[in-house]
Amino acid sequence: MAYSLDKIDLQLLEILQKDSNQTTKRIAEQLGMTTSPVFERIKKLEKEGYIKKYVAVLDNKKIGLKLTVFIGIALQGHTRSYLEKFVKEINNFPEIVECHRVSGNFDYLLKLVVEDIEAYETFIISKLTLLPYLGNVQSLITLSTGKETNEIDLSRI
Amino acid sequence: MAYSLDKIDLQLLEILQKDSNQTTKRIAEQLGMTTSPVFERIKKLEKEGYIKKYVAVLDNKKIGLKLTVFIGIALQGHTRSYLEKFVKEINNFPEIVECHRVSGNFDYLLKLVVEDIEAYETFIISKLTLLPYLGNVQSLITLSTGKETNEIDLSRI
DNA sequence: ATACAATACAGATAAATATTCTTTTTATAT
DNA sequence: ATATAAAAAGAATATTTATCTGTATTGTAT
Repeated sequence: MAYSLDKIDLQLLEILQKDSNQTTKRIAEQLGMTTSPVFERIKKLEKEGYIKKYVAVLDNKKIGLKLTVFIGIALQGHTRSYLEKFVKEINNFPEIVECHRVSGNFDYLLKLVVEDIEAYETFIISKLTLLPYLGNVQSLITLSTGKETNEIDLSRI
Repeated sequence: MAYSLDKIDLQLLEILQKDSNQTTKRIAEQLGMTTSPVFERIKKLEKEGYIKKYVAVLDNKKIGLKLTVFIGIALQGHTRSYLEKFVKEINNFPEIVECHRVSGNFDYLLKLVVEDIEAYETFIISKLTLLPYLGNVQSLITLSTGKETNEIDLSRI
């Protein structure tokens, strides 16, 4: 049977989502426990795949990537082989950080992170519009971002 | 003058973006260096704010949050105080992981992570539609996700 | 209710790692 | 070429991780 998460596991995940570079001791203190069971739980969560990986979160703006753009795309054809090809092509573009197949007024929603408006235009002209069967394409240029996180609220689980 | 990143810093950021739970020794090996300069560079990148934090990336689906939805929202009024209030309200909803002010056919683009279609509907009915001055609202329900990462390609910097 | 088994916990310890300090090398400007 | 500054290497120390052992708790069957 599948391993299921208890309250402590969820608390632990919340803690690690916010900051994964804490010592087991400090995490244990927050949970009111000692290190060994906490350590074992973390290892279990990693092994079972609840924790996929640990990563550094960078400041994109500081690095020079100042612009986030969302692009809704409707395709004119919907054959399976074409959809697969489309996703494959899209995934090779380094500007694209997300690519979702969606239902609604578009077929795909892309999220792009680029230097600036110029880099965005270059992407559109020299990459996106070269793809065949493009239908309606609509960009939403981010002006400011109120919230942007991977952190999932687990209190509702 | 502002600290600027050299090739080694960028390589280091790429490595830490992919996996931050490596020993300094292993990272140093990948860079062909010894641990101490690598350690110092990491501390510098943290201190200067290029690295914002370290986090655990969870498997949302496994945890029970199976649905991602994007919602484009146009408002009917655009007074400053109202926009501020709108963002504030939105940020309090735990379902919302991203909230961007955008230009284009909408004023805001939200990204939601919820259990399922039912939880999505509950959000719309009992949270979103209670906000005043809502105009056009359009949801894009994710069917499948081809790519979803924070990892920024730094080779182009 | 009681005994038994299974699981989780606390505390202690050895091994590994992070961190600091000193010395050496490399790069740069005069 | 030489002096200076910056970065890297090497070595020593402080922390932390990971493991082990014994104890407590929880669940289950009688």
